[in-house]
Amino acid sequence: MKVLIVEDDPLHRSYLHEAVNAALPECDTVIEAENGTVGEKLARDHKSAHIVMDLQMASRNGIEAARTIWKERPETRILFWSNYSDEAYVRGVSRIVPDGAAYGYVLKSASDERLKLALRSIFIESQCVIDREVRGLQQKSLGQTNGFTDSEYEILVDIALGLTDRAIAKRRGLSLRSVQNRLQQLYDKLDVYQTAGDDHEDGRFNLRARAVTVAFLRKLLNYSALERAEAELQEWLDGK
Amino acid sequence: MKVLIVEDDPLHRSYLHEAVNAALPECDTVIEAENGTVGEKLARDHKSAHIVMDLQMASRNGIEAARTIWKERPETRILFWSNYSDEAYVRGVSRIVPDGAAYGYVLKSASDERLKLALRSIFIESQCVIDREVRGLQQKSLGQTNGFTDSEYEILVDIALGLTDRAIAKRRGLSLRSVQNRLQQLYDKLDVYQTAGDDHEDGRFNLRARAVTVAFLRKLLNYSALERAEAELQEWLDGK
DNA sequence: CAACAAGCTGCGGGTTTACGCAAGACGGCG
DNA sequence: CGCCGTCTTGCGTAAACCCGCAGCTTGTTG
Repeated sequence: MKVLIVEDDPLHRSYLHEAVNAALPECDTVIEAENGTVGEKLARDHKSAHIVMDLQMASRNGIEAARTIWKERPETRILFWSNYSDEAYVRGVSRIVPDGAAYGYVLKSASDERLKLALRSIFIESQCVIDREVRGLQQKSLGQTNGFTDSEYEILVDIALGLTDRAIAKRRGLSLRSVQNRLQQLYDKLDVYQTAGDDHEDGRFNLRARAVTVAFLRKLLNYSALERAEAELQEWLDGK
Repeated sequence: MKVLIVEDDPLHRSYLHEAVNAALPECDTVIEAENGTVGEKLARDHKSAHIVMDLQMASRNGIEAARTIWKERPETRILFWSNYSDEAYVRGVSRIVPDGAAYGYVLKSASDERLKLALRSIFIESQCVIDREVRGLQQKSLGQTNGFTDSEYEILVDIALGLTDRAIAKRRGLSLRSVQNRLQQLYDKLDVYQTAGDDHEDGRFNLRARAVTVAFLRKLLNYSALERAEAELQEWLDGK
């Protein structure tokens, strides 16, 4: 059995290496990659079926890498090991995991025990292991209660990218008015409004910009999500 | 000699601990804090004059902590040890360092040697040590060439927060038109424009939102900067 | 099948933005 | 002092945005 580790930070990498050795005596080879690009390549070359992957990496982040890896070999088992449980990451991951694939999401703050357990569960037992904290987000986001639907999230990303209503309409195949409707829903859910309640104009917000900021502060968006969205946008722009 | 380490990640923390021991034999006590809040407290209690500090921490980030520490004891020597060299961090740090204080900024990707050297230079020789990569940013940002002036940066933050032109005018004591002027400067420098060059409307951007995104992608802004700005805004709003 | 909720769309109008034009205000310099 | 560049401000306009009102198309349910 071989395990591939994809992780930026040398300290974390060697920690993972040890953890894998300790948790999986049946593992005879451990390979290391220090960023997503190398990770993809090694996964391909070695046909790795067991991967531990960091999410936040400089060169090519974990979500991107995982997507292409899963595209080529959907039965690959991947354990995401991340510092954060931003909703943006969670959403990003659950959008790319293939049906029935075994995967895991464990926070770096988890104990050694927890990590080892997750390693065994996923790689040996083919079970999904999702950190409790992450799980909470996932359900809130999928169950519509208080969560954001895909269309709401989509339009959030679009205004975050700085598109006009018209451009969004064209991109998503909607009318102008529909775009604005969705925006309204979004503002509503994010609880942004003009603060115009007072007698004279006071601390007014530009709803569009404010929505993006609030989403950021709530970790609904983060750098990595923006980066991906921007790449998709460019792709779309090129394809006219 | 005492050294205080303020760092989120247990692995990095113990690595730092060792590095300090190795680099500074004259150091007899090493104290550790796992977030900014605790860091501030320990700095106060121990009157620490030598601190190594991570920037990105969950509870209270390094910049906030450093600011209050320096406010109470400006001669404190602080070495910032960070994963990133985002312009937002660099700008944030250089805005709070007191005149003539010895401080340092070293990236986590630097070699052991470099880190040890920086520790000695700052704590023993009272010299500033700024990572070359960071240095580059700093100069570009302070020297006006291609960099952003304070007023440009300020208005960038304001629209990122989602304020309207009017609100910005009030907050900064300017006329509406002046705010819009500065916005124009900003758009210019960020190189955002309507893409209206074509015959019919195509990939139009909402300049205001686009500017924020571009700034994010260029690391001119990041989560921590937003968080701080938001806190300041709330403060201002409360003070009417 | 009728009834209903949810989403799409057009119309219309009040606000906010983006930005050209031009008239002061201020500081440095020969 | 007079010239000049930078910054501020007002006026005015076209476009974009926010959003209420109302007619339509759907999928769902009793």
